[in-house]
Amino acid sequence: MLSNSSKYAIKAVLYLALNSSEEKRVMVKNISTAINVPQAYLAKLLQELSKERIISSVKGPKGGFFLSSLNLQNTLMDVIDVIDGKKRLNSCVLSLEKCDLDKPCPLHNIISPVKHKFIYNLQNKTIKDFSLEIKSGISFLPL
Amino acid sequence: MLSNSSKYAIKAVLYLALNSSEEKRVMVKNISTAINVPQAYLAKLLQELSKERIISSVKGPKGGFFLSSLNLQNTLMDVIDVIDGKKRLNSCVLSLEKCDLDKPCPLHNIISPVKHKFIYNLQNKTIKDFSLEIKSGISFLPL
DNA sequence: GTTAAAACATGATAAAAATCATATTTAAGA
DNA sequence: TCTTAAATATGATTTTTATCATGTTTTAAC
Ligand code: FES
Ligand code: FES
Repeated sequence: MLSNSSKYAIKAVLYLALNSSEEKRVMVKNISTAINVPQAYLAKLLQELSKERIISSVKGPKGGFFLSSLNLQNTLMDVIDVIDGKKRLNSCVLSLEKCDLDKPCPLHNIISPVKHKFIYNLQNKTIKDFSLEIKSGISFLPL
Repeated sequence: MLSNSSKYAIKAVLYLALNSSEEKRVMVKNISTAINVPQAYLAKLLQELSKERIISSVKGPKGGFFLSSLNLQNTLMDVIDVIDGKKRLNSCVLSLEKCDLDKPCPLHNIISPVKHKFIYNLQNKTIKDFSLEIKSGISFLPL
């Protein structure tokens, strides 16, 4: 469903949503210990996200990563798209060429409606939305 | 979500549900070309399923694999359990230790209800049920 | 300007998953 | 009984994914 990389990226982005701002940048080292993922690996992921403008960064001393208010309007699907590409989440559970209503695979009917709901939320809830849920205690950012 | 191996196994089992019987055994070679998966790889998977009595087999000439009427009462979850183990499908989308209602990860609320419905069907619809759907044209066995 | 702290870029290694290969056992049929 | 066709068992190889390592660039502070 989601690659390990995407999971890491999502955790990191949500961590930034809660703990960073234009003025308060946070560096990989701190993110990686906070969300418990290998630093060098995470660095690579964050760089990809930064290049695609999903997150923001500044180099040098006092530098680090952060989410601009614009970044907060992105969705987790944007994150996933950058890390995993578009096809992974949209492909058929049985890896058919195309998940197609005209010729659904045997599992299509029990997964498709359900999966669309998931995808819908991923591309309609903003990162800000998720961070608000965490702040209000509806969900929790994993250690 | 599902490993490649599970996908292959599911396709093979459903193929057997439609095309085999106690008297009409079918050999890996034929299954593998029909569902388009590497023969040697599939052989290994079928042997695991056979050992766990999810499918039936007889050795030697005129031998092959088939589904007994008892086998038809199994569910696809039984297949998945053998190939992927129990934990894979039940684990948290963000790979938390435990997918836990008390401390749900940020994605829990958008994936959990959805996933449970999927799992429910996997463990309550029999292989026979799926084969009937395919026979009646509701779904299609992938090439 | 020099230094140092950070991201950035690139490539090497390790681990896991998928795939392939080959020898052994079983049973049908001549 | 002998041959042959099938599953079974086991291990090797390849590919993908995850992880680690190291050098380069940018920028703040002195
Ligand atoms: S065709 Fe397989 S999930 Fe839609
Ligand atoms: S806690 Fe992550 S999916 Fe339930």
